[in-house]
Amino acid sequence: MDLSTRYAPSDIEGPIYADWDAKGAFQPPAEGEGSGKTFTVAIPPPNVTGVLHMGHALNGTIQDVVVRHRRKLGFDTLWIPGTDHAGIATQAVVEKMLYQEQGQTREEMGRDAFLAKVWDWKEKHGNIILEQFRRLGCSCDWTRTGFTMDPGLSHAVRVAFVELWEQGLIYRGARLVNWDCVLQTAVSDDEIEMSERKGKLWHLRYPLSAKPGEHIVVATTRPETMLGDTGVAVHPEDERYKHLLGTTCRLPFLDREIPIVADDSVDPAYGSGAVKVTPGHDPADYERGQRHNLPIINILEKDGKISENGGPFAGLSREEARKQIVAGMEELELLGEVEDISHNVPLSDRSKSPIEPLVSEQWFVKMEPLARPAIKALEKGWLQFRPARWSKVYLHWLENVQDWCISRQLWWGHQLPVWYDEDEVPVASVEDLELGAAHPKTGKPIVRRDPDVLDTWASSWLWPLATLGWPEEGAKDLARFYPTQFLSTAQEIIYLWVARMVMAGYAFLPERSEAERNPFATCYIHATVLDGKGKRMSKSAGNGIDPLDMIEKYGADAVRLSLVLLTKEGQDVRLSPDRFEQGSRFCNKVWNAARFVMMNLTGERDPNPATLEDRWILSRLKAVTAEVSAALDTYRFNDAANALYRFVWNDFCDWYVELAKGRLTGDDAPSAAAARGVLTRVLKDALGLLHPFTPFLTEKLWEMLHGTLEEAPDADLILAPWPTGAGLSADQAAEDEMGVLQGVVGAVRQVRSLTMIGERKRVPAVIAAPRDDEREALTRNADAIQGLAYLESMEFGATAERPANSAVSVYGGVEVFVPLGDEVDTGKLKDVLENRAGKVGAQIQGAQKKLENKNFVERAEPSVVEAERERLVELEVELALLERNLAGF
RNA sequence: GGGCUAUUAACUCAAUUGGUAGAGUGCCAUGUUCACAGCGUGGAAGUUACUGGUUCGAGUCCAGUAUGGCCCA
Repeated sequence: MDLSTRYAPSDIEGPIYADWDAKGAFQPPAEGEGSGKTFTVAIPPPNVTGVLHMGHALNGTIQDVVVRHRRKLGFDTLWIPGTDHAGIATQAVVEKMLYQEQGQTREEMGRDAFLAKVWDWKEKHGNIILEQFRRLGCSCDWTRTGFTMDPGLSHAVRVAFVELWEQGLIYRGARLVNWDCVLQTAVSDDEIEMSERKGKLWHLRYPLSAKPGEHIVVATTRPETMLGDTGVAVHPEDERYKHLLGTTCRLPFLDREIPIVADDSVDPAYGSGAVKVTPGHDPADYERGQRHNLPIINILEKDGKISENGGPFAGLSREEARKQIVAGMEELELLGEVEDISHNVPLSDRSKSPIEPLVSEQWFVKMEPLARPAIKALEKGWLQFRPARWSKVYLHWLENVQDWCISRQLWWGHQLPVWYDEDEVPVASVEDLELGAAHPKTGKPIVRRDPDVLDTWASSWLWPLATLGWPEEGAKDLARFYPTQFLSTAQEIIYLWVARMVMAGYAFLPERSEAERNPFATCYIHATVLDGKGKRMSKSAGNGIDPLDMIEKYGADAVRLSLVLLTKEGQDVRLSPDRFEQGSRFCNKVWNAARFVMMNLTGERDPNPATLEDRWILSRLKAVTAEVSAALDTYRFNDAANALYRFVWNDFCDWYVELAKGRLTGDDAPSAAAARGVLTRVLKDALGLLHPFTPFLTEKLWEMLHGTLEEAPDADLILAPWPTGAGLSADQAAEDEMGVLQGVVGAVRQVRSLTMIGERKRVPAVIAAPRDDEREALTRNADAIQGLAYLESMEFGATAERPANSAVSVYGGVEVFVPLGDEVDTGKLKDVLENRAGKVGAQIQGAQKKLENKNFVERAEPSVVEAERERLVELEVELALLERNLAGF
């Protein structure tokens, strides 16, 4: 067998993945050919502009673990991949590129030419992130790869829009929207991040109309918006201003007379207690303006420059206008105090530029009717969050849901299927309406189509529906694979995406039962990946770890396993690059354990256990199989991975393989055959259990193992049935007996290490084991113990005289003596035994105190009291042995 | 301002309904013909953030305090 002693993932991952893909292993069986039980997962489609970050890697791993497990369990398993066209992000990337490369803006190019460029860019760069998911080993059905601007999805978007339109849930309104002056589009509340900035609070003095020379002072962080002021508001109970209510003041520069009104929302303690009201450019002022019938004046152009409503400041940028206004006010002696403050500035997620609230004409969806069934789905348990606490976040949003602004002033996206006649009467249509054609309602000619596009989420909320064929009549995939079972995603898109998908399920599948409309049974919110200092990983902060670098260095399996081992359900994880060592080392350990097995398979194999360790490891295998299965069934990935890690490393490698070595090379042929049989069984099952976590490594070893066995496997491991533990039995007696063996071996090793006898010197041992079962265990396993402990001889009895010049270790009630020469230093051993005696003594005190407490004895469960009594006896025996032997040093 | 979450060994994290606080990394010592030095063996290391409460018994439940992180307004 020619096998490297090191696992080299980079050599094998590519070919194995290509092989799976070529064999169609990622696709569910055709209808009628599988088990009929489906398991479906729809990937959260990453942006086409995206590159894989650690959050993706974690989420991809989680989904792939689930999908591979369910596939091996025999479900007709489908994982739908795809990407999101990501309107704003993608348009911004391409615009920037075109401007840098050709010096052209999109306006100069025109809409059609620009969109052609975006499509070019998408074809060229849009699959990078999906390629990266392949590198990670994700077993998506690539034949069903979706894109939110595919013809099918585009059609679905139109049908959904028209459906809502006909239900009267879509309306147009002049509303204050969050305007991104750089990208020149409205963005939703959910696409804004607040950023703490240093700024100033300017106090401005507005002259009172009726009292020349007197002023009312307002405080603002955005003096340039004064050009749009249509009022001043004070708190109704504020004594300073009561006498001014109902009067007016004059707005400097524009000489506009504006009323002073009373409004509860004003905080008398902030600034001067009087606030300027700019209904056109501030959400709170918009509300105030509504309450007091103040006019709305828009002073900004779409690009953020001051409009003609700004009088002398028209045409200036926001920043320049601010400077000139402050300077002008100072000149007029109307500038008061200027305070330095820090305040929260709303920034656009995409362009990072300050958001300007402004009034504009937008399309909205009424959300309240859509939210109701989404709330019910959770309350009925059709939808469950993991961890469950996210339910609250979901519910809170839905119960306070705001109407959804769905229009965006972009070019890249789904253009609104809305046309207008010459009277500007709009109509929505699934089919394109020709210009000049008759408006279906008014009969007048259609003169234009709405130029806006839909919010990106207006397509991704249909993702699980449309990727399965909705709204096509009789869509087979939809019937077979919807609803899906599992959605894994990040907490920040519970509102943006998760809640809306549930709404869409209820809005667009009226023919189904309520439970069958809900798009996914479980919504798993995965951990947030933080850097080593507890900060969120992000590109802008530059603290990210590139998963591709880690895959390059350690292999995809190591990255996957490390991530799963590190992330407890929903608990954020701090990650540093060296964390991937753990997965990497484990993969190497598995590789070498498998190598060992394969190098020793020549000869008969007997699947039946012949020895204690055979029965023990098979019993452990049964237990770990059950544990891993139960954990994966309930999405406890970390528990499953940890159980496997311990089983493979601590049970199989450290004990079973070590014990098997002697038998494989010994002359007891039946024992050797049993060892080979058990090694094979354990390795096969372990590979199956590990496969969801480390698919490449296990598939490769599966193939190599069958090569060595000269057996053709029934299936590649990816499709081979999940290990069930069939034919294995739990064997408590074997586990107990193995405990004695491990304890005695450990005691000898301790003596050896602490007295510096050396690892390679055979020593005699004398053992006092008072209990019958312990002596029986020693009798039956003398060879094994002598082998592992490297003994030259072993004597034992119920009692034993401590040999002269011997070191001793105590395992429970068992004393293990190792006679030494005079020259050996027992100082360290003595320290360790004293340390141990101290700890045992403390535990005895604790136990005694407990048992002397009447309340404990009377009120605690009898079994608990009994266990405590037994424990005390054992501890006392151990302490007595320790003390007796310490006295002999 | 409201909500969620966390605080356990030097570091990163576990601990299934309340019942003996564990692992990986790192550290110290030691060992390489016999799967793996990416390894083995042994060892050291914790007042479970703090203050109270409930309980026979609290890392775990309750209240409060402190400090971080996230979300919402």
